[in-house]
Amino acid sequence: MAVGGAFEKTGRLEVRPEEHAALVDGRPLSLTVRELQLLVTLWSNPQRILTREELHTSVWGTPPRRDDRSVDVYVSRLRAKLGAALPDQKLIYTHNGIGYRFSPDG
Amino acid sequence: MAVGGAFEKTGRLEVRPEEHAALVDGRPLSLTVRELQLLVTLWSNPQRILTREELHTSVWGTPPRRDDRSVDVYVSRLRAKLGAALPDQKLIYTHNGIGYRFSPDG
DNA sequence: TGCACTTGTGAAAAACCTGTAAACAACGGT
DNA sequence: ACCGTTGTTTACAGGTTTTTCACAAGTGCA
Repeated sequence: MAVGGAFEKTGRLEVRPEEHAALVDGRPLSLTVRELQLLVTLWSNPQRILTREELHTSVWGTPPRRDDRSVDVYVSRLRAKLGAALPDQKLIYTHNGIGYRFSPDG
Repeated sequence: MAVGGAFEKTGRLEVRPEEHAALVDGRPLSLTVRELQLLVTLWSNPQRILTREELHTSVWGTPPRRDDRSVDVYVSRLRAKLGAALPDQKLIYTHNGIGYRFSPDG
């Protein structure tokens, strides 16, 4: 496969759940456990809208309590770190009233 | 099965209630929760005339109050978004004095 | 055609939801 | 005990959706 050419636009983010790691261009992001769990959950379900319930259950192990905002707070932190490493890529999309979706493309 | 030919005219709209999504040609429409609920209700009952009462009850959970126009307002918004994505297809038909009907074909 | 009634739709107001900083708590290491 | 780090909760600004309203446009019938 061609490598030299213009510039790679994909594959910049690698997620390795077994290694508890997420890399951008080969350099590890420093994510906390929760941030990584959240990223892994989203990344494992690309293009799919995940509800807050699903996300909370996957990351915290239990469904969220009423008015729990932790998913939002962690999405915000994750976006900040991903955004710092990949300034020009939008990866996590909000679906108002439902939850979030991870999409490497649009 | 033939694939190349002229152009597909059907199957352009997909509705996936479990995934909180509606797609046209594979691309997600950005519908609000109410808009999606309304579309799902109509789409689940193709060719059938649904009264405002039925639609309101299905989407809002309660029958409409006297002079409630919310069903009409949301039908209008839904038509606008569907029309933008599928300019040449009429999907939602009005039945004066009764309600609306969803028909992928005529 | 004229009238009464119904529907379509833009826009304002109200309600609701999300983004994010900051306060606070818990914990491990020194 | 103090410090740095992570996790949890709260508060508030800003954004989006829902609701409501008003009027234009359409429909059907005498």
